[in-house]
Amino acid sequence: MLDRTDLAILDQLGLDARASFARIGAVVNLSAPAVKRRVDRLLARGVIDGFTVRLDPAALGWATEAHVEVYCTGATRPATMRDAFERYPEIVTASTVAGEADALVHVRAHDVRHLDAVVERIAAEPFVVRTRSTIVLTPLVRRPDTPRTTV
Amino acid sequence: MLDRTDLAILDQLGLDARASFARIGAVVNLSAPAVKRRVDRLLARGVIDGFTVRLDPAALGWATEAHVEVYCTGATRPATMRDAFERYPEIVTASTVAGEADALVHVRAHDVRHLDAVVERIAAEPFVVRTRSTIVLTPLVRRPDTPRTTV
DNA sequence: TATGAAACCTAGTGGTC
DNA sequence: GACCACTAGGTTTCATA
Repeated sequence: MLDRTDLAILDQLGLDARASFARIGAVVNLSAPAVKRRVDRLLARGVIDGFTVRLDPAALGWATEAHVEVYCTGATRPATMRDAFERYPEIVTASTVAGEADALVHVRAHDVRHLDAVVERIAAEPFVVRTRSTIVLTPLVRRPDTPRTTV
Repeated sequence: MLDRTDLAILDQLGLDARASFARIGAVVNLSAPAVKRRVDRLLARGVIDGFTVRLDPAALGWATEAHVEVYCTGATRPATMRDAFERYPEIVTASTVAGEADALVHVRAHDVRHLDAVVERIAAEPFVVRTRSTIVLTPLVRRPDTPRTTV
């Protein structure tokens, strides 16, 4: 499967996805072509989903953040929720959950007014019974979405 | 500040952070050096925080996910929470929130048993009164952490 | 099957207009 | 911001273990 060299490469790409294969190779004790081949393989296998930029939300005007618990009617299908949620550019992540609420949605907005408008639009979706919002005060920890796997 | 060309560049980097400046330039109608200068400027200004790899958590064995509301004693300082939460590799994000709970923590674990152990450790922190966990069933939407800003 | 060395080609980078 | 020139990095080929 994945050996510790693969994990070390993922670790380096996590720190800087634009690092040259030669520089990554220097860290993981491999030549540039060898690193490239492993990265290509990780891409082909879907372990690596792609390369992105890490942006500062505040610098781009997305200063307000909230988590919205969504309570849905009867047996709303996940596909119905996804189709609805995908239309909101303000929704960063959404998932169905076990517990009181049916879905949990992470929303980013420009300000509280904007956030309020988005939550109202969500609450007005046909399958939504009610919502419960939790506004974020201060971010404490912000890490890559997948924890580092140490071997 | 940021013009629509900058935003278009950020958009392209979001799709593929390893794309060549020339290819990005072809999309945003700019020469490669011009794109590089803008990216350098966005990095210097902190709008771009860095470049990372997007990984498939499941492929790396992080199949279980939960959101944990943390209720703290009296006036626990955010710094105290951060110091504690940062020691958990399983914690992806954490923030203080307004509402019933004091903090909201996003946890990734290998399986339910692992998740349970992590939540118990969090609950045992000296400043924690109680926790309330919401386990994720199915991810519906998963987008870049900062929404696209259309101008 | 995975690697390293070399060759070749493409991209990054700094200077100039 | 474009163009040019130079350097660095990506990518393929090939030989090897």
